[in-house]
Amino acid sequence: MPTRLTQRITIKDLARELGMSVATVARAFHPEADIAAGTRASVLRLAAERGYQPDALARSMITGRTRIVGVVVADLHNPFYPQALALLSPALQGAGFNTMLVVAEPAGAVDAALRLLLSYRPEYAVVLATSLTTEATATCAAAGVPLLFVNRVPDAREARAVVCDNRGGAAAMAAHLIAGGMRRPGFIGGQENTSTHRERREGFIKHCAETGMAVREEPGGAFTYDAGREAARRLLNRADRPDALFCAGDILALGAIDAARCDLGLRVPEDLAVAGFDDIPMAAWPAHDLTTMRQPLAAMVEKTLAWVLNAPDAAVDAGCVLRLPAELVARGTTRPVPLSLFQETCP
Amino acid sequence: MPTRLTQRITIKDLARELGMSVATVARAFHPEADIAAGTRASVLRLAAERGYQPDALARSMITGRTRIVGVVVADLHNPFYPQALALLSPALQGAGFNTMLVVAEPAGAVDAALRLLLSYRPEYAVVLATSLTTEATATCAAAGVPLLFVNRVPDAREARAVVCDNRGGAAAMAAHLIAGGMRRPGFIGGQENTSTHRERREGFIKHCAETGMAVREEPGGAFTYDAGREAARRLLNRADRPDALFCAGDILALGAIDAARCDLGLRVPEDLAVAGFDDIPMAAWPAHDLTTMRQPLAAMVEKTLAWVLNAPDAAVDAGCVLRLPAELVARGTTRPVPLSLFQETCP
DNA sequence: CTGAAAGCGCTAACAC
DNA sequence: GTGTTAGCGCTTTCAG
Repeated sequence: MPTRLTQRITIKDLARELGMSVATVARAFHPEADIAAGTRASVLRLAAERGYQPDALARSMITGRTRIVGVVVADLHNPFYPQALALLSPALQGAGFNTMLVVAEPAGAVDAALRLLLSYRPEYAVVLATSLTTEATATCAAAGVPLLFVNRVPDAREARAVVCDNRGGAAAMAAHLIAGGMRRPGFIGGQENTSTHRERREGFIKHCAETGMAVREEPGGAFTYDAGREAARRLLNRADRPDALFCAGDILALGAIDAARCDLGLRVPEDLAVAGFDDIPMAAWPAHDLTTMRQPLAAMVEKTLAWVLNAPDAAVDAGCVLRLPAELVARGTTRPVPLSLFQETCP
Repeated sequence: MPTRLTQRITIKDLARELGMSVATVARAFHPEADIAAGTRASVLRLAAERGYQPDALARSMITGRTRIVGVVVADLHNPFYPQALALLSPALQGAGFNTMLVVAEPAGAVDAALRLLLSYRPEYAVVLATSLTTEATATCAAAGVPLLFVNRVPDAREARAVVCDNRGGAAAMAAHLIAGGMRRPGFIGGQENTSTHRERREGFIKHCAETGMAVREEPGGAFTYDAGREAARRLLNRADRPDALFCAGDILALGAIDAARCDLGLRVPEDLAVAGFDDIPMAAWPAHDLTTMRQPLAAMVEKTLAWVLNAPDAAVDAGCVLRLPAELVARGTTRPVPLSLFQETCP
């Protein structure tokens, strides 16, 4: 059995067989190169026949363009991220870029994995995650790899990000809940060192405060179903139980609903309204039918791709955070009108 | 602003600054190389200081080892796959391999994406999907890249695969449903050109037949929530409605349950028992509390990693399909005992 | 339009 | 132990 790379057919083989120079053969693979149509045709024909394809590694070494985009994703267990990846990766592929994936797990291994990734000289790095150590950010910077955060506002001033309007979205949700008769707002948080957590929390609390309502808070600590369920259990057992709950993410909200219904025997939305953020697919399933703020995922991916495609000098105008609006999706876990009217209308 | 790769610090820079040859500097990065401890130390110190890291591309060209594993995943919308990826990718990272991801979407672009991937000379390719065109398989073979299928039995004889015992699992589920009083079994299928669909279907139907029961079938056509829901709607509206339903995947089963409950007003499991396959996280949520066959995901990933780590000559003993047993997880959508007893026991 | 030559950053014999 | 010499497979001047 031959060793792996050695045995592949190379440009030299083609050149020898065709009686041409390697340079000529190489030109056949570059649409803009000066080469006779007939020459190109015969090269391509033989290449197809032999299954030859230029070696991306060798090419990258010279051109300096690897056509690799590093994608760092933190939490594939939160359905939001697979959904994002399912859009982003094909989009990159369509543009001729390969996705080199780093799953930020276990936490301690992220930096090693990132270094490994960077040794392949990705042209860009996309962090698809609510959090990432600032150390990792520095690692990319040191390697000279432009970095884009998606769904996260970085701490560092120089970084770029595509996010949705978390504060505005949370405020809109507060308004929606208030319109539905909310008197005692509750909030369940996610992982606390994340911009999504902070901004959604602030937006919600601020809007409630402006309406004269204090928010009962309960930390979830992570964006997981279990965290939401446990936090809700704690929060709903308090004496001053909220009558409406905003959760920092859908996955938390789904857990919270189940806590309310299954663990505490509450009715949703009659006894407790619940709202989330993201609009993951499960939110739309009738079992939960969760009211949520939809993240503009398609637009976010589009912007990310645009950044990759024409950002030869993105570093120049760095420090820009692009905010896209979120969209309220009112479903069955919140009351469109105050409870008194609601109970008459929807028995 | 400098162009990307050109400006990086290279081994030459270090050599010049240290007054050594490049060979010596290079040796410092190879633990097994003959080099004085002091020399190595000063090289590594300067490297750390300058942020130097050997270029993986250049290294790969010579060694023939790219340390890249190509991972092709078909359907990130089915939560089973993110779950698998969340285990596999960190495992590869831990072993010093990078994951190059191809999302098989849109279908027409898969082959181009795969070619792009192969041009980076991955040492191995893992197909994490129920289906992939045989053309893609051939493409890998032509490129001399060893291929492993996970959760799919390939058509080609030469290929290797790690799967779970779909037939046995489906049969076990049939037995479980029969023990719960099933008289009129129903089956909802997934994407039909997949081994998971075929094997689960066969295992179920065969076991039912052996007990003298014919199975009411309804094609889903895909492994999605909507497909399950729609297929269930069709199936449950038939005159001869099943009293128990086995679905080729959890994601189908969740849709089927919602069809039964929300669209047709049936009780699960009293009027209709439902079972799935995979044990995705949502299956355990109380809203559905789905009985299912758990895929041995951790073991499957472990086997995959083992294949990558010591398969220098995997091609030699190819054609091997490794089957791991699935585990029955009995939850609330099936009856542990016949309905008559069940209704007494669990009012 | 085509060929010759140089070299990307690194490793791998082989000398010393 | 360390330096020298060849390349890996390809692109890219620069001649012709």
